[in-house]
Amino acid sequence: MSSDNSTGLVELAKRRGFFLQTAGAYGGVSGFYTFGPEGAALKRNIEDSWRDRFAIREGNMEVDAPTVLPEPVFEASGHLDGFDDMLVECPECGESHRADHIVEDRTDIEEAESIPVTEVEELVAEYELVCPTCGAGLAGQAIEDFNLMFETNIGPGSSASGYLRPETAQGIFIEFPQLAEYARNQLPFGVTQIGRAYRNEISPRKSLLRVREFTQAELELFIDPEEDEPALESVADVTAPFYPASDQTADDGEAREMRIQTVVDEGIVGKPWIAYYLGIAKQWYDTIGVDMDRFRFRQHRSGERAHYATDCWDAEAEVDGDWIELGGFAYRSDYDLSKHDAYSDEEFTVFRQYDDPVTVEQPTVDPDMSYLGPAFGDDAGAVAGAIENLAARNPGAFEGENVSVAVDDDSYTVPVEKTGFSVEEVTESGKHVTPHVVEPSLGIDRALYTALDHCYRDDEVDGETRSYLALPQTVAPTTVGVFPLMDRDGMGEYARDLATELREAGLSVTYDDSGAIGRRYRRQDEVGTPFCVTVDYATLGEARADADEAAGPDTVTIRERDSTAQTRVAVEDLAETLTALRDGRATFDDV
RNA sequence: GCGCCGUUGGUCCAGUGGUAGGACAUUAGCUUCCCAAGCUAAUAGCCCGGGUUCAAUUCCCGGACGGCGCACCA
Repeated sequence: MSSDNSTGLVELAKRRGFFLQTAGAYGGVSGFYTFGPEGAALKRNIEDSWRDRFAIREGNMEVDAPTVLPEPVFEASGHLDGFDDMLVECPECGESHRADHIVEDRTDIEEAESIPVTEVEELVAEYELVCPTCGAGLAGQAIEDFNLMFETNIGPGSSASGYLRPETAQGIFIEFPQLAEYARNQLPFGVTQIGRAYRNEISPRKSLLRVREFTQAELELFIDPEEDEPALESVADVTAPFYPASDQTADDGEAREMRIQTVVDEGIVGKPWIAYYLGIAKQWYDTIGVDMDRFRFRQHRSGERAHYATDCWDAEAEVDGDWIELGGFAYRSDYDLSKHDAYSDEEFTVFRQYDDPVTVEQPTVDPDMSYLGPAFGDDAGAVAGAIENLAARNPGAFEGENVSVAVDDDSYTVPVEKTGFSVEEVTESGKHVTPHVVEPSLGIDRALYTALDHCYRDDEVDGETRSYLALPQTVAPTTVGVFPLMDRDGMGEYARDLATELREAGLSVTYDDSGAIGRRYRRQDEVGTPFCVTVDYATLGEARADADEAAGPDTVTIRERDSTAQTRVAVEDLAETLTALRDGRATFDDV
């Protein structure tokens, strides 16, 4: 049924230059696609549209980080462990299973994911674990360690390992200290990036929807969780279908159309910042051609959330009868910045000044090491540390003559006068804050594919079927087709000059003088060109018996793609008219 | 990765143990004054490797790629 549509779309994509499988001349390679001329233009327009909405209009800044990053970055981010799958294949039935999951299910061991492969193999043998599908013993089966990241070496030799980034986000997080400086250490601020990311998928499928190299558009918004609130008013009345986790487990659960303000007020979306960007994203997907009747926001159920996310919503679209993920909206809290703060040499915080400095009493100690050393020998350093901790934790303990601290299993008693304990008044002008991260992360390729799928139409014109792409004029690869009615009597020259003129006015124009006019219209319909301009005899000022009354010299027809309706405009107004149509400042009916 | 099925001009298909045919598209010409018309001609193909055979696009084995199912999707 709907797979016919996807077959037709893939065929159209290849035939008309939207996208094709990479390296077909060499047998092809799974999971990689090359965008052809139409596809590259469409993709660029979608990216520009995203940039305009999520970066420029929101006042966020855009960066461009490398696709290769050194190994320590991914140790900190958790991708080296978390992105690792341990696959074990059953010798009897051939099914593959996650070995770490089997271990977790059948033993008391948790987080088997972080156990080295060789040890997991030993555990499988030790507990005599069996295949969940057929019950055959798995002992002795090799466990394949599969990391979804592409590994590479940086520089000669293999001294420095690097990985192709599995998401663009880390490229932003690791530069946070400098980016915060650019933002003058003022929260909130947002950093966007559009770029390629790579995942060595086990099984790429479904054309552009699951690939090994793809383009992400991400925004990392850094906020003070205690202070910053989104300007919800601007999207409060936007409505979208919401599909909360609780409804997904119900038998008759389905998405419900609700206002952004409502989902915030009722706590359906827990974080107002997430709700704010859901509202913006909904509007944006609409403008690039995603059908809002086949669109929803679905909340992740607790089991499917990523390692960093505390609340996560996906934008989903229905394509070929399946709901696919278009993007994720995650509240990442301070997970990423805290990790990089801990793993790197830099501080990943901003200093927030109080309106009025506060004075606090702060207990301090200055242990007398000339006493502790002789008294406790090798343990003296640990004892000093314990005293310091105690002072911070429980200053009251220093009120007597002696304090006792525990180091390992031993207890040590120290005279208070040797600890250098005192309570000082300290004036704090502010505090270091680790910002929380709000992350709208969108897949450009999936958005593009969905827009194509949702805009692919068939209808009938004068008894002939035609197929066309009802792409919004802002993202269509080409805005205007310019044709001479026939390439004779000077119409070709006039039309070519007109095409040049329109290009100079900043429009994306294609010129075509081959074959019959109807064929040329259909060609442009198929690649989604919203407007076609035709130069005819009336344009040249030649009176014709059947000329329509509006026709005059230096006028041309403009034909609209979806309705195939035509109207006549003066050539001198043409560039402005078309620009207005493209930018949505005018509709075809206004012309 | 596993299982089933498949792979023939740019696209969609037919077909054969003796290297292939159609439709659409493309190009050139004729025709045509607004929606894939017609006529003429041209361009262009058996996924890759090995085996069997006098001969393989066809049969067998392996691979690549694709579709579906399973698994996976941080």
